[in-house]
Amino acid sequence: MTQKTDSMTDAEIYREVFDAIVDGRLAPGEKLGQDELGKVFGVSKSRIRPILHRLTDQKIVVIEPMRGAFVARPSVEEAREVNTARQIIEEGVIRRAARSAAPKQIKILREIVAAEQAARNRHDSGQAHRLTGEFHCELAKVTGNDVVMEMVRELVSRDSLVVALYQRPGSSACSLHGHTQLIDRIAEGDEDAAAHAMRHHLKEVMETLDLDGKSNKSRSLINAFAHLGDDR
Amino acid sequence: MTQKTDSMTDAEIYREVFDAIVDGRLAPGEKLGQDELGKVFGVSKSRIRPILHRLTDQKIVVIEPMRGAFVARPSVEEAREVNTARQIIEEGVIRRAARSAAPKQIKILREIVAAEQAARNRHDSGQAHRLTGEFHCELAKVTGNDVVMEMVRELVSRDSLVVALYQRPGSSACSLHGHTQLIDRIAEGDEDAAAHAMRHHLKEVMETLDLDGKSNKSRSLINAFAHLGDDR
DNA sequence: GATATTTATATCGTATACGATAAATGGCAA
DNA sequence: TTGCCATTTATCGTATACGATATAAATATC
Repeated sequence: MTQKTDSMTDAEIYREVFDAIVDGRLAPGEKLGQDELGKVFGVSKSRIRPILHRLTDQKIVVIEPMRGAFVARPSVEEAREVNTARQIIEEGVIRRAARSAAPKQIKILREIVAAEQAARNRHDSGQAHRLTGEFHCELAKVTGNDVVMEMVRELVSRDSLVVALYQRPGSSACSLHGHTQLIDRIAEGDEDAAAHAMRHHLKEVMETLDLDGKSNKSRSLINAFAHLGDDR
Repeated sequence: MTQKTDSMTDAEIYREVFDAIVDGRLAPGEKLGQDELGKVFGVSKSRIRPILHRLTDQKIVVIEPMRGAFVARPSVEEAREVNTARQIIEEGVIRRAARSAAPKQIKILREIVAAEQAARNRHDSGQAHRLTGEFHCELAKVTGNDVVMEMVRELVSRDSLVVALYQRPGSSACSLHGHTQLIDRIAEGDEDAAAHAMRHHLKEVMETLDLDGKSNKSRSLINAFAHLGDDR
């Protein structure tokens, strides 16, 4: 939990909102009122504004002029575009990883998959989803390049909105089998096979989605940030 | 530089500042005062601020707390990191391009190289540099994916700061030969060869830079007073 | 009774104001 | 002269204030 006495830094507030969106505690389409968020974090809206703009640049928030900010609701076309972008970028990533993977890094990847498995076994879909994203980020980390990692993180965060909007109930976005396959190909050092597996994996994710129906549920801001403390 | 008849829109102001930096009209390290920029564009600094923040997120501007905003001066490490990131991302890009290149798109690429050649023949280094960046963006455009194109654009813009800081006088960043080679490999549809050519090309660019000379600060000083003589 | 129009309210976007902090200036001592 | 400290100045970051616009409500009209 966080203290309420001293106001949080911009980076902390950003992180809170970002996580709330990516973790699904703020549903797509939900309104992000400046005054309301300001009250939640105990700051003025002048501090909230630039944070919303930053999230807008990352495409996980949209600002409609004179109407306000909302959690983005990526269209079907956008969902496809982000997925294609991931295919392109993460192909480069996994090829590099397959060339330069250290045993220690592979171990970390396997641990994440194990944690994913565990989370799914206890039906903690929230945590499972988070770890799924983290797997791909960690894969980018194998390249040792922070710039690339940030780009993958951005794509993954956008994808989490896609999943929130279009995932069929009961199905999981990333198959664990797919992840272990990726690791195996990397461990073998077969970059072509790894690249192929990655493209296949990402396409598979797309196929698990329901790009026609829509499920929209609204939740309150207070619930999303309940962990911060009650008195405000 | 530009007229300020009836206040410009935020996007226009952003574009002006962005282009000024990428085109080298604003040198790395130059101060970007809020009030000053506000006067230039005829708006209040409250409109300038978010633009500066956006440029900061793109890493072509740095904001030092309570000191102000400056055009970024990427370190040698950062220069290497951006270059590596380009190798990773643009490998994915060119592989995709090699798989799906349409003749019309290849024609566009060749036209850009021709324009590059022309600009260099008339010693318009500014335009030549701009077209060099545009070539890589257009290459990303071949994938038909705007998300990827934006990412490449961001990397290219950061690289232009690196070039401004570390390029050896008289040498050009991207060899025209390298670009034509990339196009040829794409036209042949040989994705492995294309990927190899891209990595080679980007590494070559790095080698034309003077990275292990002095630190950036003294470097610029030496350049500034080069006419005084070497010993002092 | 339903639709159109007017009024009211809430929220956004921008400008302005003000306290806080760093650079610049000037004076003083060595 | 050179180095150091106090004061001044300038600029930043945040809060507040205010006009503008969209949504909601209420009234009028058909």
